Amino acid sequence: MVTKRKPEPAKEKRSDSRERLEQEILDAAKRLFAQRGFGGVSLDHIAREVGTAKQNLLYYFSSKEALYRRVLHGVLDVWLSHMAAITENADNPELALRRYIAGKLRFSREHPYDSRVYANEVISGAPLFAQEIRERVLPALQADIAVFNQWAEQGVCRKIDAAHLMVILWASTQAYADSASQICLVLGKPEMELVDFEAGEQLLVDMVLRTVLVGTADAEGVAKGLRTRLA
Amino acid sequence: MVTKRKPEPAKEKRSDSRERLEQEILDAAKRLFAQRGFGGVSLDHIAREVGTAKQNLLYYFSSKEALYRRVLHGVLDVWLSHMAAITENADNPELALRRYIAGKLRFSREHPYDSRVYANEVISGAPLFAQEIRERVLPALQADIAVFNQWAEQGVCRKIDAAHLMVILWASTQAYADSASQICLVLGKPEMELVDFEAGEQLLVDMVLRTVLVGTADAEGVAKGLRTRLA
DNA sequence: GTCAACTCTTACCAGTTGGTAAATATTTGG
DNA sequence: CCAAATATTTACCAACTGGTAAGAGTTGAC
Repeated sequence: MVTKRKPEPAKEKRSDSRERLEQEILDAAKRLFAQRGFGGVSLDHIAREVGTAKQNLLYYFSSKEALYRRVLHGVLDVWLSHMAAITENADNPELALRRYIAGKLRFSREHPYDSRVYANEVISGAPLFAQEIRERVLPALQADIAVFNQWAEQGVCRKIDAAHLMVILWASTQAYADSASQICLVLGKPEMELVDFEAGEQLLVDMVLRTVLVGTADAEGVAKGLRTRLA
Repeated sequence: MVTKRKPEPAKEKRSDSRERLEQEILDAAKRLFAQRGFGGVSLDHIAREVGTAKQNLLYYFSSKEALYRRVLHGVLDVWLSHMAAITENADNPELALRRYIAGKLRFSREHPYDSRVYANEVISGAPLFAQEIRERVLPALQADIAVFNQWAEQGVCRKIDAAHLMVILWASTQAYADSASQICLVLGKPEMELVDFEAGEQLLVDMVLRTVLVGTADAEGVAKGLRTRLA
């Protein structure tokens, strides 16, 4: 009769309904954490969103912090899956950069809540997630930076500060999710549309390629609009 | 004997001590709101930081929301004062952009908490401050965008999408405050230093000038490092 | 069916939340 | 010095916080 407090271990025979509700909780929690941050959301708030009782959340997740960690973990999963473009196309700088920027902007468009949860965590100094960022995000990032330096050595791209380029790339692409409310004000429309993401992508790609690609010929090629070869 | 609930109206004879404590409260509140967002901070928390009681905060500020609004208002004041560079140097695009980027990065370096409070508000959709952003930030921004379009018409700069350029500029410069914790991880140091801001500035200026300035001659000039003429 | 495991609800709990009311202490102007 | 204005503290409050304990309902395998 000792009620098991942690249902997670029984990984092999989870019922579908459990998985479904668990996912519903995670989704609702993600939306709310994205908007108000960890401290600004109560379990009761999340539970009502899902249509159950707060105590039931604590049956699925052992604590508020555990729930938040699961949300963050899922966010990182999705996010990292959009981040491989550079190392995957290490033989073609232009294609790699185009795909990278496109991928990150697609993430911002398709997963705005994920982006905001991550942004909230970073703004507050990543108190709960510095470890995981160090273990999962940093290696991916450093791999990208290594590719840049390799390009520079091979002479196929200019010797730019790859770390700061990544900062600018991240910040710009994330802004299309995190600062959506403000971008809407600037663009004078109630919601962003695909065309706005595309305009941002075009400009950002233009800026990056002009800066990174070596030689005037390439840079001018970019400027004159060889923008049709991207998959 | 009717105790006045709102002490603010008596603007002409506020004692110094009052003003000092009021400012201390605002500063502490700013730091905490920056880190944890509106919902993540309690009045008690702020009060303890200042060394007084929660009830005394409510003597100075009529409610938590009123305090938060005052903080946000102050943030906008400081921020807008760093944003005039483009319209002030409308006759010299390169100088204008250099100064603008330098100014925004200086703001990020000198006022990281202000930046984060603003970022938190924007991420959560600016529920309390959309109005003020519309009235104070937007005009400044649109003035900058107008200057860009004017440059393009005069042929002194390329016809870029000025609104999206501003998004990228904002996002990149703000990141040096808001995402400091992550940038530190990337750079492998516990805190950012002046030299890191300068490296970011150099790259961002490089990218923007390459993209915005018209003609190969100018762009190459930038690339070859005419970076010494900035005040 | 039945029995056990799983899911959900009811009933709590102590501590905290933003906020009010009133008494008290402190400063200030005359 | 005294009274009025200003500043701070003490004493509350109802609502809500994250979390626990235990019972009740539901399900699936045999």
